[in-house]
Amino acid sequence: MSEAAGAGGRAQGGRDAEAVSRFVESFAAQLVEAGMQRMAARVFAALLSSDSGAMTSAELGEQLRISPAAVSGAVRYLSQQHMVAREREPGSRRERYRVHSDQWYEALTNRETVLKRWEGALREGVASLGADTPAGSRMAETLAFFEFIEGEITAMMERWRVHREQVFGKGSQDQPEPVGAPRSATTSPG
Amino acid sequence: MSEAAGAGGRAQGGRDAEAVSRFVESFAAQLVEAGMQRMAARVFAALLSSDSGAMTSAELGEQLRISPAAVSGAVRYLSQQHMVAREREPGSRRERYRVHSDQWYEALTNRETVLKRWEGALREGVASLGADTPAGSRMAETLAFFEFIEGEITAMMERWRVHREQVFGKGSQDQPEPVGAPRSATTSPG
DNA sequence: CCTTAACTTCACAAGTTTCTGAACTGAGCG
DNA sequence: CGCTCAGTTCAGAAACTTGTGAAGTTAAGG
Repeated sequence: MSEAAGAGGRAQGGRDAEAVSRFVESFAAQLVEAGMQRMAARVFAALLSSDSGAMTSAELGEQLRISPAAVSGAVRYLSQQHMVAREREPGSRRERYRVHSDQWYEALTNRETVLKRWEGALREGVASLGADTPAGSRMAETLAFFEFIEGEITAMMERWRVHREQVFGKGSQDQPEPVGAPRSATTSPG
Repeated sequence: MSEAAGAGGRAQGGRDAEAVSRFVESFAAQLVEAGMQRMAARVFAALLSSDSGAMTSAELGEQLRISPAAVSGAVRYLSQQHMVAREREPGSRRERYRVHSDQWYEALTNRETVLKRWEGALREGVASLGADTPAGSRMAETLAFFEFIEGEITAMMERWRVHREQVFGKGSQDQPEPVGAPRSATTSPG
């Protein structure tokens, strides 16, 4: 095991398939625990651990050993959540799913949608129980908390962008993968 | 609806049971959507909407129409998450479950635990794929993002405490319910 | 010391979610 | 103009989660 934790993996594409799989499954498991659908979590983790940051449906299905239907469902969920973008390669029927590094940070913190709904429910609660009641005032405070958080998140993301640029020194570009370069061992066109 | 949105409920305890129930169910529904267990969400919402901020197992079971077993499970979950505190009234076998206003804000943002686990998984990923690979560097950036967020959350909660004190003008005390006052219509001791 | 009552735990049943196979739709290519 | 292949949708089977009933455990009170 002197290679790189690889007991034989390292396809010619340059990566240890076994190590990738280990990461994918363990990271996906954490995401699942946090409430994400299992297949969506696995697909997302796979994309995150791919060198180019993008994979086709077929590649995903093959790597994760799941049916095209499962890929389809997972991808639909992820793009609804704005965690992946779909691209169509011109001149090919295949579609690629990509993690836009930037985009998905935002998506992750855009649990704002969730916050908004909580706020709505709380507002109703305050209104119907009366702001003068102890329970009403507690809920009003909770509501204020969420409103506060919401504003904070926006500012926080702004600070992150600055911080990232300082540390990683990059703007909003992804890995600009050289088009046409063999990316995977299974590049078998036709 | 000149009272307080009360269309007839208002038990002698002072609250409109119907309005409370409406809030409990709708707020719980939002929490469930965000990933919380159904019963835990309902119990938490019930506590949040109670005037004293505390209820016994029996009260919870009665209001929510669920079995003692369900209450037990929900309460176990909530106290593991530090979202409620358990108190034992001296001289009674009954236990009370309370939302410490302060405490549960912290708990909610202490998804830090979750963050920590994500970070762990990412660190392994970076290590096994190699920080020099494109995928490794993407994961390293993601890791940095989480670490950044973690620090931010701490600071944010600090600002919230200040903000709350300014707006609501209170420290860390809860509703200091007068002990012995009739809290509910169903105060039937014995 | 024994009784009683509150809470917990366990096994089972019900309900829900979820993944697969198969048929369908639509776009590129001959 | 039609063929072919990539992706989607739908229905059903399987697996998992979750709430209930009943027995068990601990602690208050006579």
